[in-house]
Amino acid sequence: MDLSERQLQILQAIINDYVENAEPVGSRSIAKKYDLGVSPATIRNEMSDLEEMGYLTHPHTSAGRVPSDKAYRLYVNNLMKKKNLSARDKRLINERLQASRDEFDQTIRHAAELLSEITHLTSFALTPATNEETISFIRLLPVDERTLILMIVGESGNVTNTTLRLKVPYTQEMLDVLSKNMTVTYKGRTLDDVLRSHIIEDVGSDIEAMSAAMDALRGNVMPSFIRTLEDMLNVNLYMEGMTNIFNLPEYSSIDRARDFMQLFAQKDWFTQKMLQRGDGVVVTIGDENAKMKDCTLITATYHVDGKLVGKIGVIGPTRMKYDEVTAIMEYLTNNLSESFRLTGSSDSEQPGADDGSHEDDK
Amino acid sequence: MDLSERQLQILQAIINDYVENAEPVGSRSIAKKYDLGVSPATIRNEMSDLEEMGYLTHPHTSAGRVPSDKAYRLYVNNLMKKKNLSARDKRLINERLQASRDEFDQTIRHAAELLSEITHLTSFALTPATNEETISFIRLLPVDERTLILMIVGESGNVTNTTLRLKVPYTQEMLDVLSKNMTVTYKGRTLDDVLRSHIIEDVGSDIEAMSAAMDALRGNVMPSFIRTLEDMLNVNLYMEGMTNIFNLPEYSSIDRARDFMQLFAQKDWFTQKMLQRGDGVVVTIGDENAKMKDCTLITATYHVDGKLVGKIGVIGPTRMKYDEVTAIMEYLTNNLSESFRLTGSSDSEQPGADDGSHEDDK
DNA sequence: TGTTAGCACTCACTCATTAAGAGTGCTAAT
DNA sequence: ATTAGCACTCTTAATGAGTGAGTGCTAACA
Repeated sequence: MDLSERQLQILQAIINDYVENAEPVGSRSIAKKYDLGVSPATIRNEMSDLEEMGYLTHPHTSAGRVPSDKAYRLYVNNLMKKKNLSARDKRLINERLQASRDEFDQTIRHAAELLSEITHLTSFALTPATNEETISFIRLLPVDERTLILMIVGESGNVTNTTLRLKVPYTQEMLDVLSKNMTVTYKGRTLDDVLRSHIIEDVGSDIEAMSAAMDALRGNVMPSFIRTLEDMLNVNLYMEGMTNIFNLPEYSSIDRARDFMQLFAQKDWFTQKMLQRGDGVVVTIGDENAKMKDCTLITATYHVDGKLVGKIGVIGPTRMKYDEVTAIMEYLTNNLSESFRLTGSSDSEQPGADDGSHEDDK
Repeated sequence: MDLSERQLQILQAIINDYVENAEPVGSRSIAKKYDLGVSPATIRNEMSDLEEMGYLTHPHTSAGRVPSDKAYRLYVNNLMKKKNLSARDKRLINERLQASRDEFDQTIRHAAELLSEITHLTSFALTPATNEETISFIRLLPVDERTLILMIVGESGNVTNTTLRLKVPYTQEMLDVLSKNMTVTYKGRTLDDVLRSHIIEDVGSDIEAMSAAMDALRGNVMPSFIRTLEDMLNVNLYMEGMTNIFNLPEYSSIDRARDFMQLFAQKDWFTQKMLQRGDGVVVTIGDENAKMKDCTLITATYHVDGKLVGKIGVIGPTRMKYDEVTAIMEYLTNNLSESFRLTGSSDSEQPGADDGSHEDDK
């Protein structure tokens, strides 16, 4: 049961209006603002049909219509036109993202900040999942007689370290041997793989001719090694612009605001949810989000070295400017991926720097 | 103009009652609940005097009295009795804090989490300020032909690193020389000191006989070195239990809640404010906090290796259980400091493990 | 002189009533 | 098929009475 051209126009108009004003929209105001060449009465009839089909709802009998999740879904899939970023937003992204390109977590956090600033919504960013990261080398560095630093370096420049205090003394030579030994054993394997295999069999026992002292050192180091690997797998979540939602009428009731805020108190749960989402720009609307029933979630992925994948996203009410937000996120993630192509390089060309070609500043 | 014994009793009673119920307290209910041996009329007279002296306020003529900031101040300074932690809270702290003692930031964050859980308020924790941290050694590690890792290690086991990509190739030997050279130059100096001196004079130019290649390498590394030092100085702020305030009647209006939340959106500002506060348990009430006029802020300090100083704190309405919260924070920070005496050791005795001696579980 | 009982008065809060306004849904005319 | 007209519904804001908690004052009391 397809929608007629006119019905689509009306639906589009209602969505536009509602996204703008956050108030149920009536037939008369549609007729006035959008020049559809029909009277309010006709529009009323169409609206009634649209409601029957589930695209609109009625807060109460004598109120205007409000788009349903289904309507937004239709809009996003079929009606929405690709929007060009305003020159201002492009400039903002280009400038602000460039500034902090060498510190990884910093950059991600900045990106989230920027995103919430531009969209006026709550945003978040996840550092890349490193399951697939492979180990490059392992190093043990002396600090004092009993303290040393364990350092694990991944192929993509990821570095994690722990300071550990031993119960047994060690020599520089012992550290060198163990470092080399561990590097030989684990080099080229993914973190996931190493962790899994370590649980099953006590890897590394293939090393022959180990002195008692070395054995003791090894016994001291291995638990830390495992813990550090686990630490390396951890993904960081940054949230920005939470208070933005206080400006939106849908969160003017304290209960709604509380519910919203509490979603993010469970950072771990939220992180898991986000990691499960698909690649590219993904939009889930209202009911499509198990919890968060009256939110829309838009996520997008960025790449590091074309391999590791991180996520960035915004959360807001289902009433949002889908065209703008998706456009921003696409641009932003492209930009991020480009920045992370060569970690730490600082003189590559800025991607998508086609400023001034199209312009539609608000 | 001192307060009479009876006035103090009445003030104390009003504070107790108000802290409990968050509602203006009237003369009659005081007379009934607290056995002061005087009639409501007498209490009314005293209350009137207390109001004149600025210890109480009137929301409106026909309402009960509410303690003023001045009253809370008096209470904290003179009236409040040291409270013993409930056995339950002690156990909670001992157990939960022990679990994650080797990862620094983790532990701090856990402590904040715990604090907000026990107090039902919003809490935060700052990692230690490292201005006074001294450099132990600097290491440069090769990753591939053009990529290397710069690692700075502080005396207290603090480690920070960056991955940097060079424009010039290098050899292992060059790295060794430069590492050693930098270590010799900076070892034993504080981060602050190094950063300051580096701005004034280009340190390290005293090194003679440097080849052109070494010079280039050095030129590539130094900016990262400075940036990494700055990074090392950065203090991390963790906030927990923000949504707890939604359960408090003082934040039942959306505006109050918004204002509260927005305080923490400016993380940098907040961090600065907190760093400026004194050592030990510090309580600032209402107006004493420039912004945050109707909050009370309680902070306490913990130590790392008896030297570096970090902060932990709670924020809530001026109406709070000062005795309990300060007791908890004292216990918690002692515990933390003890945990951090030997970073990374995992078999020291648990401090303050005198469970069961006093008990007043709620 | 300090304490207390009594009482008038104030003010917030609740609840019901009313009126206004926006918008629908139906019907009949075009 | 479209539209004008109109009754009907429901929300929202404003008004006002009634209620109750609590004060402040005064006069009596020990």
